[in-house]
Amino acid sequence: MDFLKLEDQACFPVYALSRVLTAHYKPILEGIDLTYPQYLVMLVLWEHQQLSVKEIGEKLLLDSGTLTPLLKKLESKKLINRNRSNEDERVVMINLTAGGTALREKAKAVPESFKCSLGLSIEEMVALRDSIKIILERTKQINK
Amino acid sequence: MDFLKLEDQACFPVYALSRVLTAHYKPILEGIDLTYPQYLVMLVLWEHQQLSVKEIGEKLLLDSGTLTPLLKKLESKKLINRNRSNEDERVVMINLTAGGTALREKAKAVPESFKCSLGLSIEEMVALRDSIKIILERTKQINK
DNA sequence: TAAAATTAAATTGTATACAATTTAATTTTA
DNA sequence: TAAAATTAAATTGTATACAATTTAATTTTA
Repeated sequence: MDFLKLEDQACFPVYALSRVLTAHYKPILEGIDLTYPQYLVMLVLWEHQQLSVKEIGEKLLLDSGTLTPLLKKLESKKLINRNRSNEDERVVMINLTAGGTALREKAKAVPESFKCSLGLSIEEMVALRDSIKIILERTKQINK
Repeated sequence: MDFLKLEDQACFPVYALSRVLTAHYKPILEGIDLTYPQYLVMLVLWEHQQLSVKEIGEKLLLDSGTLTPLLKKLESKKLINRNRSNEDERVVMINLTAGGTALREKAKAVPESFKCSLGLSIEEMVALRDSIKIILERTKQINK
């Protein structure tokens, strides 16, 4: 096998699929005025209410260089608040505003719309998700 | 299942894995002074010698907004030439320079280095690649 | 065949990503 | 406990991505 052929690359399909999936999210997320990375931040906040920038970064594998401007954007949309922690002034805590919490109701339709847009069955998506998650966990470990 | 949990998202693991894999490529590709998207362009050119911007875009699922600056960068590194086609002046043909062709020899070590960096077996990588490629083909179709 | 439509790149503007550095705060250690 | 090391965000700079628009060339159609 010639590993310098695009056809045989393992990384390219992942890279391309990531962009294809994000493109499928785009028109759906426009309905709630979020980009895909912004949606991911909202997802983890809907789950946890309050998280530091670092904790969000750990969950999404993003650093402050990416998150700081993104969080400022969510703040300007009045979906979150950013406050320095009193216990540790280095830490910036992110909280949902009432509007941010309320957005969850609208967002509930997103996964179903996404599924329809993609045209994959639930079973296929779950299979994809689980196989990728195994690889992701493995490669995250190695990276440390 | 609550599809608004990060844990249950299908797209996030793909998005995260794509970035993890690209991060693994980074130190390896620095040895030949290429970014990952630049490496992909070189891969398709090593396979095809000459392609239009549009053809490269079709293979990599990238548009001219992404490719034009990237190709200008590869041109400034003297790896490729960009020339308007004589038959159709709208088309810009991309050719490898001697240096671009020669780089392939150095790049031959990249896939093996990548495999080692990742710590996955060939079998695991092939399985990942093939399962993702199936999904990618399906979702590309739907998008049209 | 001339106007309309289409096509290929390039450009413009916005939004990530991320390495490297900086800043300020906190923790560790000699 | 004061200096050194570490940590969390923010900042700076570079490199994608991609939608929307523009420009120039080509093709289609009335």
